[in-house]
Amino acid sequence: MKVRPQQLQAFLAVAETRHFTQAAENLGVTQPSLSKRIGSLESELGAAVLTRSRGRIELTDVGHTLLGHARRITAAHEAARADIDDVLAVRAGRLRLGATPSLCSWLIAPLLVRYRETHPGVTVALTEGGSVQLTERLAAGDLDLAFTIGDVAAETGLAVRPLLAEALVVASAADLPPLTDRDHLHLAQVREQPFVLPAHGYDLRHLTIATCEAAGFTPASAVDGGATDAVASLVAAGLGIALLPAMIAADAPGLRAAPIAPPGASRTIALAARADTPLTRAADAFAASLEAHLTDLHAWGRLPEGMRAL
Amino acid sequence: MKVRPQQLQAFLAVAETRHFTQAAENLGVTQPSLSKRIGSLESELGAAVLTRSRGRIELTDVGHTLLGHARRITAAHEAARADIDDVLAVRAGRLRLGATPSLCSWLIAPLLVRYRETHPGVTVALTEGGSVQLTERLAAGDLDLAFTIGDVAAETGLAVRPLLAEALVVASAADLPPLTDRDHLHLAQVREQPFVLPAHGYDLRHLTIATCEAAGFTPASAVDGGATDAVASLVAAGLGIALLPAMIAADAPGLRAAPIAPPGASRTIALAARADTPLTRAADAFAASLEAHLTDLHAWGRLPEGMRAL
DNA sequence: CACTTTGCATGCCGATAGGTTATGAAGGTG
DNA sequence: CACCTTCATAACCTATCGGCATGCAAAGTG
Repeated sequence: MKVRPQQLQAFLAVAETRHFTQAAENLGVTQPSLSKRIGSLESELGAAVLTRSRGRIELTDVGHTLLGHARRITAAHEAARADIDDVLAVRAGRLRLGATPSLCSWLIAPLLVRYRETHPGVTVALTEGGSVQLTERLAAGDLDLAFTIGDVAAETGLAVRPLLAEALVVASAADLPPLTDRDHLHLAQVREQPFVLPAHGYDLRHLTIATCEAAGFTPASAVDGGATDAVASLVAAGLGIALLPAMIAADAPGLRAAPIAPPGASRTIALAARADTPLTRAADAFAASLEAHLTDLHAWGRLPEGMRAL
Repeated sequence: MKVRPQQLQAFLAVAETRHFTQAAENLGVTQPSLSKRIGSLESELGAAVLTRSRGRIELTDVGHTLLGHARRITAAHEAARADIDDVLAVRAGRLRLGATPSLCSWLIAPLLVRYRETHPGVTVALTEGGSVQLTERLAAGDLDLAFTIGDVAAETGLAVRPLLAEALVVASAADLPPLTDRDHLHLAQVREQPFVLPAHGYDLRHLTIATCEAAGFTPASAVDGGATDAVASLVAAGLGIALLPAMIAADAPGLRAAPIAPPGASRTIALAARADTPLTRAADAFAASLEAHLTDLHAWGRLPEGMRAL
């Protein structure tokens, strides 16, 4: 385990040309240098690999044995070089991305389209889950990047970059009378209304409670539990009202959305990564692609209703 | 093409243990040395392969890409080492042997049996042919060793080692009267007899003519041409007499063999190899085995009739 | 047959890589 | 807060490598 690539390279060059001087030229070194390379190779192997009978270079038995191995080894070196260069140029690699279900459709999908155009060699694995689960998997090293909701505790060793503030609206059933006749309402106006609360573990549950408490009351739960789209369905069925992200409320059928009076309420969409580990090239390129995408959206005024860049 | 095996070794050790100090111990070097190996590897690759966030060593994307290649390369190194060691110990290898047909049975066969017992890993390729053809193939590098008949011209760059002198006898048909009633005859006694001469290209033809001329006459040919066993058949049929090696005359049916009076005549069996190229280990071991075999034959008095060690 | 040419090996020197010891910085621990 | 662990860095030494000049042996040449 001391045979250097240059020694194998020298051996292969001589084995091919059967000529020291010529092989040295091909390698761009002087002939004595190449002689020494071969010499050191042979002393390390403990046997001659070439016969230098004047004017006739031949491989010894050991040389023949070495030849195939030397070819394989140098080929493996070159393959390694090529693969690494691909990774460095983000022509290859792996991106393990996490996102909450509510972000996958409108934000993630176009982002991935854009990303794959510029980096087609990267294989992308997308994991959906709640913010807590995502940050755990991030910290465990199962993910490279994750889109999270809310201000993730930075103490877990994560670097969190806020991206967007998405307005929360008060959702109610479309076939019931509006909660207000104004174009927005104060939360205090709905303090007596029964709420449909998302299940434990959903970011939106904590956000709803925290927002209401900031407005001076604790929301009464008509129904407690359910995923985000279940909450939307229950509200549409008239079982209660709920605070929902503007994008979700706009998409769900049978809902009426009432903006909250200034300063309003919002949830924060952020990009998280491990703080102690540098990003992979693929992840770094994705983050760059994301920045560019958001900048484009902002510049062209294409940010969805209720969305604000940070 | 500058990545040294030691660097890959260091990388693999750290990748396995996730621990510099421990990996350094496993490799039997100090920790700073291993750090420098990794450092130089990374600077040559142009990218980090490990993340050293205090107390947590991880592979980077480049590191993951390198890992498989590094394993393959080091495995290839070890395989090369093992193969070469096999060749050096003559546990593996190739032996390309040439011999004249007349030698294959009684000399070559037991030799190969003995050789394969001690060196079962060596693959032996046996080529039969005339001395001229064998020496040509030897000089061309198609053979490692060849058993030849007669004094092969040493000018062709061959090293020839005489092994045995095989007596020539005068062969005649068994159903004809003996050429002499003595237990041996002088060649001059058969100067008027018609000879069966082997074809051009056979060593025996030149040997016959030279031997007769040394006795003062040129043999008259009754039949001119044919392989050695054809000559034996023709002589047995009574078409003429011939000079034949003692071993062949003894084996062929229907022949009467008359020894030649002292100093007699003989052909030389020799072992030839290229002079400018060292023997392969397999060939060297075969030559040693041959010497031992001949020594044994001589010591035990088992040399065939008419055979004399040189 | 002397002379030149060819082709690889060798000796010497400067640069560099690799090793060891000692030391420093950073994070965890009693 | 002193101390330990762990990796990086510095200083130093040696081995090695590459280049230049040269040597030596064999083959070609006049």
